[in-house]
Amino acid sequence: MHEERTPPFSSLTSLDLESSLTSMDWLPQLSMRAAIQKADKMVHLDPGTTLDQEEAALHRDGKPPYSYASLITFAINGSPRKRMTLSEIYQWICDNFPYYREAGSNSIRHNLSLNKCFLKVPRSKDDPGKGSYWAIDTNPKEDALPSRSKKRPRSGERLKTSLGVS
DNA sequence: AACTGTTTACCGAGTA
DNA sequence: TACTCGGTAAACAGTT
Repeated sequence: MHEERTPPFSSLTSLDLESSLTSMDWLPQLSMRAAIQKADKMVHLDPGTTLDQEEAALHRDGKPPYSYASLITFAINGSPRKRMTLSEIYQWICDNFPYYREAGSNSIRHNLSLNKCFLKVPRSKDDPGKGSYWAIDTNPKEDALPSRSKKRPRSGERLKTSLGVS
């Protein structure tokens, strides 16, 4: 059971923002926002990055400017235990970015297993259910090269099969 | 059977 | 222009 449907935004960034809104302290927040937007360009996204409501609201409709890796990171970091199942992640993304409702969880699954920065955390026996938890790798290995270092050579295998050549 | 996880393949946009 | 990167589809095996 999904006993703990985590609230979409348990991140404390907006609280921090409120309490530090004394003078021009909000300026760094803006650059932080820019940093988030640039996160996709970075080699690895800051593992502690969260998404705040304002930011999400800006992209409620239309395609958000985040990669799936960022979205997944936001979701996981927003959860109290810093881990989520696939379906929870998918749910979180759909809740916050309706754009992705149509997309299904295919790309999310793909990203989780492709991206080295996501760690699969097995369930304990007390906590049976479908799928493992996923967490952010806080200690990425240096030799964790991108799995797709080179373009694979093309081959017509799939075409053959889909054409049903006999 | 439905869901989850891994992998391969292909495409388009951006870039060196 | 070749390459990288993110996104998408799908085949397939394992799990519940």
